[in-house]
Amino acid sequence: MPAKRPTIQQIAARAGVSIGAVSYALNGRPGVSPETRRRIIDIANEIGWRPSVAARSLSGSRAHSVGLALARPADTLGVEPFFMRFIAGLERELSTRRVGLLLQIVEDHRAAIAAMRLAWAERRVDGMVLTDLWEHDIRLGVIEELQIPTVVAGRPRPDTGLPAVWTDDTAAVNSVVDYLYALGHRRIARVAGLAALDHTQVRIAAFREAMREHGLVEDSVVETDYSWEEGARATRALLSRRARPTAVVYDNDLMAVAALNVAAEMGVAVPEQLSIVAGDDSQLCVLTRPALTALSWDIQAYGAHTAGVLLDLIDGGAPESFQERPAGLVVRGSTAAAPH
Amino acid sequence: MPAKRPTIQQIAARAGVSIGAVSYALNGRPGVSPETRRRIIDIANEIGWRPSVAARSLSGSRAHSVGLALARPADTLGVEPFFMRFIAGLERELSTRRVGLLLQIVEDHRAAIAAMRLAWAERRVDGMVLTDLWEHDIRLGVIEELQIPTVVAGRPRPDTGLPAVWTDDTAAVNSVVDYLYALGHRRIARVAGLAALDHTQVRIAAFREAMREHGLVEDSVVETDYSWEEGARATRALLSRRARPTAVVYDNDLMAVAALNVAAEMGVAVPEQLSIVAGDDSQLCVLTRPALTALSWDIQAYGAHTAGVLLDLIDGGAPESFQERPAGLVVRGSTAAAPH
DNA sequence: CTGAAAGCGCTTACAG
DNA sequence: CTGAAAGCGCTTACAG
Repeated sequence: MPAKRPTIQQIAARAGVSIGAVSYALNGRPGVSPETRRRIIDIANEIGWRPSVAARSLSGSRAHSVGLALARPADTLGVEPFFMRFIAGLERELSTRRVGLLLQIVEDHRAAIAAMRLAWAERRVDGMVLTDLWEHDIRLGVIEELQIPTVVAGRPRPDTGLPAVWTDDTAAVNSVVDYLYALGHRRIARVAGLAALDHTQVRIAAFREAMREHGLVEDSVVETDYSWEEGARATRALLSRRARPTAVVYDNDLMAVAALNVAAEMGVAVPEQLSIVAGDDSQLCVLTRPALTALSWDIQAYGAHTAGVLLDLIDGGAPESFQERPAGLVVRGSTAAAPH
Repeated sequence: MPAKRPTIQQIAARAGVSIGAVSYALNGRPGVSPETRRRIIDIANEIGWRPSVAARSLSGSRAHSVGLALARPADTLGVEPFFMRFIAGLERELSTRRVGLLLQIVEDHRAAIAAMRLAWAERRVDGMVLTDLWEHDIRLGVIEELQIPTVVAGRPRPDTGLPAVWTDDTAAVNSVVDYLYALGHRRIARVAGLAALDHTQVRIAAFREAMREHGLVEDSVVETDYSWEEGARATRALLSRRARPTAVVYDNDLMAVAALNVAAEMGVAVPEQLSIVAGDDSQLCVLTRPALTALSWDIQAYGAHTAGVLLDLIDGGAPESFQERPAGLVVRGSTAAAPH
């Protein structure tokens, strides 16, 4: 039995004005004298009034919420520290602007589309955050069809006209390759994430290009699904080669941790015989021995900026993308000079 | 510019009936003939109509959403796999019942209270999920004051009258101690979570009792904040004792992983000289060498049941708690017979 | 500067 | 079985 919550009716009655006046006063719009406004605001505060989102939504045609549909198996999400940090960042910005976050966790893109369609049809959300874009992403068609204000968390997609918040993966990849090269590494491998993802391809391309620039062979890119298991498998394959790599760069933290174990299991010393670089610099990186050298960037800020861009778009602004500072290398114990 | 979304007005017009009739037909209530109902439903499906939550909320005084305010620093949340699995479970049940999840990530209980108050005052939610209850928990006062339908994810609190979804920690703790005892361990320590939490105290009490029953000294309980750092510190202290424990039981996975590193750093072999048991059996447990023996339980089901209990409560049912199956021990490489 | 009124999209007694 | 109408709590032109 919900307690009775105060309404503008009550405020109007107590202030001796119409509800229209109350609405104007509370929304800081012209049409009421300073004194009346003051009095109305005081009453509202006194009785603890807050506008009903339902009523505001109905009259203002804004839901005052945005949606995030995460399409990954829940068990994987659990150990992948990226998402909680990203969500916390989103939340930080949304809550300061009084917008709610509707979180949906689904299995795949088909389910994500169903969830988006429903949330939109029910007018639960004013816009959407899209993460982990695929090169050929079926969600984009629905966004376009329904004209849902949407921000891409990831590289801009000129084909869509959607604003994006992203970081310069190419610069980050370059800095890693440069560093490893400087340490004397010549056989450098890359264990990449999901091949279908936009940024996976960008990073792979950047890696190949960086290798070429250093005059190195770049035949050692393995694609995975980001899971611990595939990270381990890829590492095992790489370390089984006749001319095995002396350094491997991973696309997330989880796989880098897996790599550490595989190296131990195969008797390959880290960092003496093998250098390992992790992807996201979560707490996972300091929880291993040796601790993992990683590409570090501010994922919470990434989330906050993503929310900001989306809210600006919803508020009618022109789509404006935002570029984060590139990730920087944090060197720990898992990288060292190449063995000779 | 949101696309125009269909309303019952349009359906009524096309069906040649009143909007009242449409509402009755669509909600499966009596008052319309089978044929009319059929026709109305067909039209609704055809034009892809979905009820506006705002309109339903306003007339029905239901928000069709529930809230979860997580009060932990975001960085810790990130590496703690528990929450994503729990949230995924919540979501699974909520979405089948057409209820949204409003997620709020806050720093502490004060902020959680502010977030709850606001969400409730704005009528964004019909109820709340409360996790990580403290023995003396200031959130309970607000729940009581505002009469917010609430489910406790954790042990029931008879002092509140709130329904709870929980698992028998005592049984789980007993099974661990019994097992370690059977392996010959006599000095067993416990690295517990936050002292302020309800279940921390319950587990500590259960641990002490189990030790006493085996005639063992139980002077080795250390309280922490669940973080990697405090887990490492506690382990270091325990392993520095003259008569150091041969087995340590941790209240989550993160600290158990930290323990593994501390053991390595101090030259204590796991499991030969030290057995380690982790708390939640997340993927973290299989990502270490040796893999961690852990208390395993279905956190997604826990989340789903929690949502179910809350929705039943919101639907006007009497508060009904639900007890999960106790956690079972999954034995991996981090436990072995005690050294002699 | 202020009041009275329509409207957002539903639900739900209340007459017929 | 069905229609007409009030109401949920706001916002916003429109008159005064």
